[in-house]
Amino acid sequence: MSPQRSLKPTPRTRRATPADDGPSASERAYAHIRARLFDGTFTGNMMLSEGDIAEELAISRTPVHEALLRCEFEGHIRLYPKRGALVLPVSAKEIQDVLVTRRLIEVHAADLAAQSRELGPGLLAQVDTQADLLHRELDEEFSTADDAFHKQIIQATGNGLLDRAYAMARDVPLRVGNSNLRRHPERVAQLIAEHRAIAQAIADGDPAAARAAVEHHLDMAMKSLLRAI
Amino acid sequence: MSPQRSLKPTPRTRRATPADDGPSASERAYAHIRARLFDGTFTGNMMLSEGDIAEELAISRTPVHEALLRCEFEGHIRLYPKRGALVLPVSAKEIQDVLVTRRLIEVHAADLAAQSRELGPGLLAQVDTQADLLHRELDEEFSTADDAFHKQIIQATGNGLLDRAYAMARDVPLRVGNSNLRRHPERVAQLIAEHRAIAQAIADGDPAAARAAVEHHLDMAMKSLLRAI
DNA sequence: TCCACGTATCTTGCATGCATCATCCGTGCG
DNA sequence: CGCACGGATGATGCATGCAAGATACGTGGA
Repeated sequence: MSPQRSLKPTPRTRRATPADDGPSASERAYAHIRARLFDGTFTGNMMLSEGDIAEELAISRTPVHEALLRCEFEGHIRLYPKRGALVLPVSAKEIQDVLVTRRLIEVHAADLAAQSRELGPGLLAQVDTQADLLHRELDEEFSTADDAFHKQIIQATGNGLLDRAYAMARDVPLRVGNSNLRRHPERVAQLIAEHRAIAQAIADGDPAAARAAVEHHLDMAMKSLLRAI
Repeated sequence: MSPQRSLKPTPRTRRATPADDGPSASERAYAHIRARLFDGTFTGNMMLSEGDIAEELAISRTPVHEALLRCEFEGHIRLYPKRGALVLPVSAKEIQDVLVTRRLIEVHAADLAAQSRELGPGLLAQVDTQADLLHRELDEEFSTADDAFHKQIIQATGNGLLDRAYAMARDVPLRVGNSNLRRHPERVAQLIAEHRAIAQAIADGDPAAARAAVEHHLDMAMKSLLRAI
């Protein structure tokens, strides 16, 4: 009668055979949709169809459907039954909401990081890397480095839930910001300076300064993003 | 060449025919799994199989698979390819993480609510309802009312992202707490008193008191939950 | 006894097909 | 000319089927 086997707690991480088929079809569909969302191919109010995406990737609709479900959960699109997927436009309100949320999370994380000071040297080095990427005009890499900088501070909290919440909050700016940064290199230089202030406060073990630096950084980011849409 | 039609921005909310088929199979599967997670039928380290759940609900594996994906995203289970779904146990660490996250969110929301004071009367009334439910020993309804109380404060911020983050954070205590409350009615009485303090501070328009009341409430909740696992 | 190996069994990933629902559009009527 | 109606079209929800990966187990050999 029991429909589930009661326990089988041996999910060993090793695999007898690595059997690396690469990412699954579902993951490829998900990555593809996100990439289009971030590079601006899928813009606000656009209507997507599973079939078209499936055809493009030469896979069936099933994994595409799963990817769309996930994107809906993450707030990027909205699924209308039997009608299709509407790409939600990024509104000013949403950007404000995201930045408020990020502020709550990142201020908390930076405070903790400053208390331990461990991250300091690593973060300062990362800021140098960012400056280098700016000089070499490697936009894509810069965006990745920016992401890594913030993510590292969050992850140092060890709080997986915060991490997931942050991941959702970060996607929205990416939809606006990726194309935006390219057009405003002066903003990027400023952004790096703000990063440096955060890293320095953490390295100094000054939680109050770290909180203030993060708040300033996010304030500036919000203004920049609001100008961009 | 363009795989997507560029726009069809007419997702009218009205339906020509209501055509109320009730919830979709996928939603039913999702609700079913969550219910089992919360009522303790699906306990930590248990291994679930799509086929069994599908059979139980008399639907196919497809919608069950979608529901499991969503549960994985919400952090309740982990999917092992070709092996099944492992129900993740709720650890003390996770409870702490969740309460830290909730504290960030709810303190912020309570502060805002106290600034506007609008929610005050409604919240105080809700607390009275909770006391009534306690006296009548309606555990299920009480849990729902508790959820509604917190959710209302969050939703008043109008920040959809915070709302979603809170929803994820709230699920974890539900897996521990539903069965726990039943066994500790004295904790419930205390909990209601804490709710009343929060509601009163908001009604008084005292943000500092509201923040403090929320922090106290969540501290107590954490202790209670940690004792429960 | 203990380990290696081949096979049966279980489970999932995904392709495919069908039924249904929403939308679009042409036609006929007032 | 405007509008209602009906079929064509396109989209999804979900059932089903197949192939492949993972595990369990029985058997044979050292």
